[in-house]
This record gives sequence, C-alpha cells and structure tokens, in this order.
Amino acid sequence: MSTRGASRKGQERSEAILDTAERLLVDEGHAALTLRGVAQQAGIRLGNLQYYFATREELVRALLARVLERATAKLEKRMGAAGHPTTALDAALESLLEDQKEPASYRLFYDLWALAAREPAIATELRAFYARYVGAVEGLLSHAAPELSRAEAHARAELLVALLEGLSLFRSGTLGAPDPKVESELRRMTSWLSDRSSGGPPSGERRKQQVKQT
Amino acid sequence: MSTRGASRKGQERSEAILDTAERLLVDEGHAALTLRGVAQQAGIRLGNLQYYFATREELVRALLARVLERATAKLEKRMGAAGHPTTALDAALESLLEDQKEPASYRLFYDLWALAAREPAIATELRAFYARYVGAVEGLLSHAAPELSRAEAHARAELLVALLEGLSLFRSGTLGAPDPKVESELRRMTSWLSDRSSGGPPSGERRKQQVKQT
DNA sequence: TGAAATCTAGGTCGTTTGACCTAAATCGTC
DNA sequence: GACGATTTAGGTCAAACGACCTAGATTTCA
Repeated sequence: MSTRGASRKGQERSEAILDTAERLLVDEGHAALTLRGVAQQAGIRLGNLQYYFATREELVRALLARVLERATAKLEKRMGAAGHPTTALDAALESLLEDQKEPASYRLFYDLWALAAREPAIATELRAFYARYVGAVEGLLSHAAPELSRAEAHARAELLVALLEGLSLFRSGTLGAPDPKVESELRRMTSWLSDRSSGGPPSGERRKQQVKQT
Repeated sequence: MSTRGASRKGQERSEAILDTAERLLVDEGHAALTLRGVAQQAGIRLGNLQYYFATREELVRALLARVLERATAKLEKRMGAAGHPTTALDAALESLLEDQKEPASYRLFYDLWALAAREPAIATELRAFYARYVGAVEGLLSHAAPELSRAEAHARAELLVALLEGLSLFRSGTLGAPDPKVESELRRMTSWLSDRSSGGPPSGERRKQQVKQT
C-alpha cells in the first residue's frame, strides 16, 4: 500500500530502486543508505524515489522484506532440490558453502545482525528467516537419520546453521578465506551429525563412534 | 600519542569517556556514536571530549583497540586458567557460553563484523584477535588430543570458534535464547572434536577428501 | 483519447553532524 | 607560587540528512 507502482513500469522501477539500495547497503553499509544516495545511484531524482518510497524507513522495510524473501526462496529451492537420501544434506552444504565465497551475499547479513540487535522489527523478520532455515536443515537431518528424535534433530540443525553462519566470517574474505582443511573437517562433522551412532544419553562423557572413512 | 591525558586524572577521564562510548556503541549502534552524544552521556562538554579525542575516528580507534585488548586478555585468562588435561577445553567452553548470555558482550561484535567488511583497518585488528582466539583453542585441542596434527587441530579450532560465534546469534537474545538441548549437543560435538577416533586416513595427506557416505 | 500513473526540476525547512576556534577558569603538583 | 594539565562555555562553519512541497512534463494503458 505504501509502495506505489501500479503499472508494469512502476513495478520495474520499484525493483530497480531496491536493487540499487541493496547494492549500496552491501557496499557501503547501513549508514550510507541515504535517500539522496539511492536516488543518485539509481539515476533518478529524489522526488521520484520518494514517489515510490515516501520515507527512508519504508524503503528499508521493503528492502529487508525482499532480501529475506529471496534468501528463503533460494534456500528452500536448494534444500528441496536434491531429493535423494543422505546425499541431500551434502548437496545442500555444498551449495551453501559456494555462496559464502561471494562476499556480497553475507556482508548484508552482518549489517542485519547488528540491526536486529537493536530494532525488534528487524529481529522478528530475521528470526522468521532462521526458523525456516533451521527447519529445513532439521528436515534433511531427520531424513538422513530417521532415528533422531525431533528435538535432537532440531538441536543439531540449529548447531549446524550456527556453524555455517559463523564460518562465513572466516570464509567471506573479511576475516579469512576458504580453507580446504577446514572444509574437510566440516564435512566430517556434518556426516557425524547425521550419524546414528550418537543418539545416546546426554550424560555420556565421551562416546566411541567410528566415522567411516575409506 | 594523539590521545592526551598525561596525569592520573587525565587517564581516568579518558577511560571514562571510552566507557561511555562503548556503552553507547553497544546500546545504540555505530551510527549513534556521535561526539556530542558521547560528551553528553559522559557529562562533559564537547570541547573537553575533543581535548582527549580530537576527531571521531580517533575515538573509535581507541575504543576498538581497548575492546579487543580486553577481549583478548579475558580470553587468554580463561584459556590458561584450567591447566588440566581434557577438562580445560570443557571449562573454557563453559566460560565462553556464559558470556554469550550477556547480550552486551556480543552486540558490539555484530557491529564490528559489519564494519570489518568495509574498513580494512578494522578487519585487520579483528583478524588479529581471531587469530589469537583460534590459536588458543588450537592449543587446548592439541593438548586434549596430542595425536592431532597441527593443521588438523587448527582446522578444528577454527570450526569450533566459528560455531561459537555463530551460536551467539541464537543465544544472545537477538535471534533466540539459550537452549539446553542445543548446549548438550554442542558439548557432545566438542568432545567429539577432541576425540582421537576421528583421525581419518592413516597419516597420509588427504588431498582428495572423499567424504564417505553411501 | 483521456485519465491515471510516472517523472522531472527545483525548491524549503529544521536538524544534526564533525571539525575547529577562543578566552577564561579551575585543578594538581613541583 | 608557578606552571602545566584539565575543563568550561560559548561560538562558527560547511556539509549532509529526512521530510515535505509545487508545478509542469511525459508516459502508460483502459
């Protein structure tokens, strides 16, 4: 409602504006996302930008919504694609890791994490996104290891997602670069996560599990 | 030194200013860290603040240095404290998890991650911090599992640190709250990380790591 | 074709920011 | 007491920002 753009051209313009804003946010950060800056980068006048997004907050809200919507779609596409048994998890992991080589895809999330810590509205939307994310991983885990309880699968999925998000820090070029050794250990760990041999009582000090490895 | 404060009082004032700035940064975020705001919160005049930190950048630089210095000290204290064998890792983990319940301690890092993605100077300092962090964890791992090669220990340490950083997102109140189930799985995972049974192919380099999974 | 949607070009307004400056007052210590 | 360190109180300046406005031009589409 707040966002105009009833015609096809309006829709396209609206999308183009959001594209520009997204690029600006990724490149320069949240503080540099100004109406004048977006208008200039988009090659339109301030008045025209404000015709579509009357206030800065409106623009940010629309931008966030679109970003998370896209991310969710991409995620579910990946998760649902490889419909095969235990390899689905590996395939999904591979795909996720590939994304992390693209700095742009994660810089934005670093800003979102910071924003979410202070703006409840953003935190809520991010929570919803990660709920889906964890849920999808939980599904893959349960599929790969049916003997896991729902709660266990959920806990492990959350751990795996947390691991991937944290790992992005070390892989997206900011704090480090992809390291084959780390990746190999990561794959070992994920296969362990979906291994049936670790279903025992929580009190167990250390369980002996052998990881099959040729 | 660009930062004045030669006398004892000067030192105290300087610290107080940084305290205020840090609190402001944590509470309101990087964009809200203005010289006037800091001065007001600190109960001093702008001129006085600028007597100590002439420019905003100078203030931010000093703030970052102090934060990372403190974090490093806290870290090494924790890591070095429990000098006992395999329990040292568990103790350190416990301590780290305890910190994550304090939102203030991590909100700041979310801002730093975002900043580091754009300002190389900040990225460099953060890298140095995480290098120590990973190094310390690597030491604990090597100690708990002496048969690990240095490279393996390092890779696993990086994984563990990444996991903890990512987990903070789900534990610091922003995207979620501490979950006993997740923590129990986390402990299982860390004990697995320092388990000798996962050494992989005997002593050989694994260039082609085929993750075996039928 | 005509109404609605889109876009331009320019402006105003109040506010905030960082940076810089000065003149004088107080504090602390040798 | 002297002298430097600290602090106040007030100011200026240019730049940027969000929000708001108008009046007209052009395009789109039913």
